[in-house]
Amino acid sequence: MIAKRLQTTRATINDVAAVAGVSRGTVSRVLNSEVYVSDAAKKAVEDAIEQVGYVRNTAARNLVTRQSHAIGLIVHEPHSLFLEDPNIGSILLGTNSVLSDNDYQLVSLIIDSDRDSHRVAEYLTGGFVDGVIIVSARAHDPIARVVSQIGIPAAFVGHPVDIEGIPYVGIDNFSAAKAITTRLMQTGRRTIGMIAAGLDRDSGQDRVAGFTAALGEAFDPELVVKVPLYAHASGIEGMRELLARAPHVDGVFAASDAIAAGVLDVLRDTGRSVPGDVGVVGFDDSAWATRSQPPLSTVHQPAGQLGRRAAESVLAQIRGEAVDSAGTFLDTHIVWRDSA
Amino acid sequence: MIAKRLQTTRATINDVAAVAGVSRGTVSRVLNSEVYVSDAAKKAVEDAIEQVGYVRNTAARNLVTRQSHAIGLIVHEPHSLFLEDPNIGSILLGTNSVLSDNDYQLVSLIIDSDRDSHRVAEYLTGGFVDGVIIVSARAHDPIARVVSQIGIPAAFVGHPVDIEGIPYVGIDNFSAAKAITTRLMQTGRRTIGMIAAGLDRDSGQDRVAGFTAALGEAFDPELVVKVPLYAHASGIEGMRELLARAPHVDGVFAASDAIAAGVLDVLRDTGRSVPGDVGVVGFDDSAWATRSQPPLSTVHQPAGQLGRRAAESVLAQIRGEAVDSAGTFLDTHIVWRDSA
DNA sequence: TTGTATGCGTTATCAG
DNA sequence: CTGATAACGCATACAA
Repeated sequence: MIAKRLQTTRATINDVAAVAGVSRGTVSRVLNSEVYVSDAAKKAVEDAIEQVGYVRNTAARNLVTRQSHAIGLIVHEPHSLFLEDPNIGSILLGTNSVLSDNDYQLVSLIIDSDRDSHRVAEYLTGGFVDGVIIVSARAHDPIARVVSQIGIPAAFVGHPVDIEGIPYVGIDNFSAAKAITTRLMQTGRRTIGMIAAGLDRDSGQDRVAGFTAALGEAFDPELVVKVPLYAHASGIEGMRELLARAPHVDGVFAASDAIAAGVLDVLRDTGRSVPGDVGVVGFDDSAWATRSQPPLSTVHQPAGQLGRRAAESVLAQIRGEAVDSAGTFLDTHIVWRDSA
Repeated sequence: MIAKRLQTTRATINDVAAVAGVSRGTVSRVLNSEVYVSDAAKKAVEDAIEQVGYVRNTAARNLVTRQSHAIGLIVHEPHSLFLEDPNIGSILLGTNSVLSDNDYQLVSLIIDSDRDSHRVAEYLTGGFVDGVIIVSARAHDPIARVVSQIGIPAAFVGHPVDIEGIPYVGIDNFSAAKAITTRLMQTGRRTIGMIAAGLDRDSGQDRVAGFTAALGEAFDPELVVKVPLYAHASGIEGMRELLARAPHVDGVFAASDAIAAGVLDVLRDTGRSVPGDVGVVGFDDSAWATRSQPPLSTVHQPAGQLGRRAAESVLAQIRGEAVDSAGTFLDTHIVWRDSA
């Protein structure tokens, strides 16, 4: 079965006006349910709309109203990570829920290449969105630059270290990392290492800083292994390296649950028991944490709330309200399970 | 630090024209790098663009060119599932990659409520997108209806049972389910049950049908437990029910890896060994499959390819090419691991 | 209460 | 090669 689907030219306000026997102005008025329109005219227009199958061209409308009632959410993740990151879905849903309540359309834009980056930049300047939320931007992120330049209402979830003036909502990675590391120390571990990731954004850097602060005197830079991604594979790779550097390690703080899961795998393969020989803690409280054997002790992160707050900030800016450009932090808490 | 971010009114072609001392037409021509424009004029315009900080308003351009160079991807999943479904991310990335290559912007629209549904419908008719890809549509999906009505170029990934005339790309769920069930039977299992899900879409129904066909004479409807979602929690719930109905079951086909993971948990909790006492197989070959203990034997599904093909179909329709509205199926293959 | 005229920012079609 | 001028589809002051 072959079918050539052809774009039927759609009916316009003019068509409706003609059929209803009124002017375009009147049609427009009933469309926007304004006050001064007679019942007769209203009826006629509604019938005509039905008859010609009219649907308003919102793009045209936006051109004159100068707003699109749409907000972009930009996800800028390395390819593979996008699939693994447990927070993105929650952020997306949280954002969508507040935008939906306010009758704004969320459009997610994903950046997976330089080409994408340019196209998205053009999209943002094109008037398609009234505001933008940026997730997991990295240092020197070109999109963040563009957003900053064109002055469109925006908010970061997390934030790049080098952009000022755009509000952000995030968690206090430093304190959370410090807290869970301290907790790990309290279980009596002597030699604690860290698999650090995402050093090109604030989250990654702050977690290392928190870890360092918690250890204090006991801190040994040799024991922090740096890997590029918050991913399972990176956890395997990182833990192998850590073991090579310090075979007698008895505690590990992984920068994410996915990494921690990789750590667990290496530990099992090398015949070490968890939490018997080594205590392991993660970060995120994602599905990785509950699915691991043993389940991970980790930091719970309110991803959905992060998305909601970012959306609220953008909406407030659109309404012309003043917002705190210094950013807000949401609370995290430790979830203690069996891995440490 | 308080900052009131204000929308600076952006420069238009008129501004550029004024500064460059040429007409709007000429500016437009250099913008679209057309042939007939003198070097002098070109230089003047480029300088002016730089000077006034002009960026083209694509929305206005679309109004006249009647195309947006954007394609919508609609994800219609129940809230929780959205976070767990391993295929969505891959489909997204696959779609984005071909659209990106063709200079189209992918905008993802998520539907999480009736309100979303209406808003998205309006968005589609608003001229913001030239085409649309719909993932995981269900029977009687209102969005699918709207898409069908307005005749916008579209493609389904998977497809609802009740919509005709829109091309789709999917996998042969029936054959795949039949194949892996047969394979499971060949391991010597006698009493094989199934945890079925997603019965409101073709994938769910076809997997049950394949299972049924493989069993033939041995099929017992009592051993098919129906759950609503392709989710981990549904797997737990479903397996408990199956065990209640048939404690002596020695083989299980789970409609998804997430479900299979739940099945594994219940089996472990009830003291049954896998694959010793019970053989378990899943579907998807997602992260669940490799992370489970033991790793799952499952059906590999080319999610990324699904997205790519759907995008190609929509692009072809936009170019006015004829497309096969009957749909195309991509190959799946069995990945045999340790769970059966 | 309704119609008319004008403009939103571009592109496209003309003459010139 | 370039400059007017007319759309694109809609909203909106203003007039009636």
